[in-house]
Amino acid sequence: MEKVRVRFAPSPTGYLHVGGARTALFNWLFARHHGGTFILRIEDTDRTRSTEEAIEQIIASLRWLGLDWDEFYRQTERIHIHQRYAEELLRRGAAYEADGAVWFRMPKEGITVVDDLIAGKVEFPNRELKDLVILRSDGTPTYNFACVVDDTEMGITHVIRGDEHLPNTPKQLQIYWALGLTPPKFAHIPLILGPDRTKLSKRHGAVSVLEYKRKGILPEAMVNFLARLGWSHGDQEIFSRDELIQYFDLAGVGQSPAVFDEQKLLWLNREWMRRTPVPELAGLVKEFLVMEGVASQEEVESISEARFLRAVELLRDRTHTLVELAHTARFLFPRDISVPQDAQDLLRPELREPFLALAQAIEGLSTGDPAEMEAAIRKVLEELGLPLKAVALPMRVVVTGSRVGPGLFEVLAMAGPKLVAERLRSAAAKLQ
RNA sequence: GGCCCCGUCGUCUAGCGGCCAAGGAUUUCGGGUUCUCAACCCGAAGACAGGGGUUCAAAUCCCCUCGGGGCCA
Repeated sequence: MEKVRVRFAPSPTGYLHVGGARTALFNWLFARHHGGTFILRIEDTDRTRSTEEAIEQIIASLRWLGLDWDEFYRQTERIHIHQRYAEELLRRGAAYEADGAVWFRMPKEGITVVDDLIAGKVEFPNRELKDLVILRSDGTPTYNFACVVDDTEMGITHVIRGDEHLPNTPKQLQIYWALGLTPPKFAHIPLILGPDRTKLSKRHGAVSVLEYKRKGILPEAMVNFLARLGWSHGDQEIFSRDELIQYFDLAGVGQSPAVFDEQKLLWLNREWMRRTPVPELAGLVKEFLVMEGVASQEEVESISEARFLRAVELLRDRTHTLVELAHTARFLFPRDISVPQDAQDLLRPELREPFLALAQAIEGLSTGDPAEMEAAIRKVLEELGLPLKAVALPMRVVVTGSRVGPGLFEVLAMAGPKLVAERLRSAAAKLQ
């Protein structure tokens, strides 16, 4: 096969949404799989709707997803090239001028066949094709025309884009042919739908890629999820970036639209949180702790690294996003811990004495070691003649503010002897 | 309205004429385990839109209907 060259060509009219991100991903994977070139082309000829801010957002989104490009273009910088091609069409008699604009003449009969790599051969009756403005009266090119010119000039071999462009394809083919050019191969990928089965859009909730970043989704999870929307490789669900590059091909892309299911994204995100090296994950959690206002920058910086790593390692199994993880780590910091409604019944008056005894024993501990914590607690319980079960959940609740979490001794060790003793005393004081 | 695309469990999908009385994942619900939750293990529920063909044989091929969607107006 000739050297693959593909492009992602967003219009900078807003944030990058997940549908666009998946198109970018498929192009990128195709390029990387075949050792080809991935081009980012900003289609900003519609100057009234394009903004610099949107361009920055798109770039930030692609960077976050880890989709790097080999070449970068802006359509507005290429207008003289579009105009040159329009002149060529005029010269060939394939276009004409009217009302100050340049029009492309479409055939009125016959059919145009699009031989699509995914949809197969699709026939369009030419009577449906209407003459097309290719240059507006102000000299700027229109979408279908600029697209053909740029794809040609950039040597694009495969146009991989959303299904909504399929009806544009016969028009573009006519332009290629009128110019005496060989068109690239086309691959139209099925759309991503919202839960109501219409094209995914803002009214379906979070659709911006950066919004998912803010929600604490890992780029690995997002990439994995997006890849599986419309593409599959047997029964495999979890794919690393390298595996995707290795396995991705157009043959694995399906023809039917896919509903964006956030629940599966969350499941994948937890899977990827578990697969991410703890130190790396911990670094991200620290950012979210501050962003979410769970702890201050100073508190985050001063926490014991070993204890924090251990906390992240254990806490990550119980949450689906970095935001959730950050919130469940709240008890690691010197903050008031309130007992949730569903745990009030655990705090019985007879716990007062045991709590005080435990506080005293734990207070004397030097480190945050789970085994040491366990030994101290069991000793006290033995003296009091109480089973662990009698105090386990209540202790957990007053120390962490939740009845769920990792092993009790682990959790207490994470909080450290000082905070545990303080919280036990404070709870005991309220038990009358 | 015209043209085009799509139609397997709620959702993502495997399946490309026989290996399918349809497999995996997720979700939901049970059970085991645990101080609790999660994880893990076991189990349950859950789909070939409908109707005609073609064929010895169809989820897989063809046609129609129905449903959904996209583009253009």
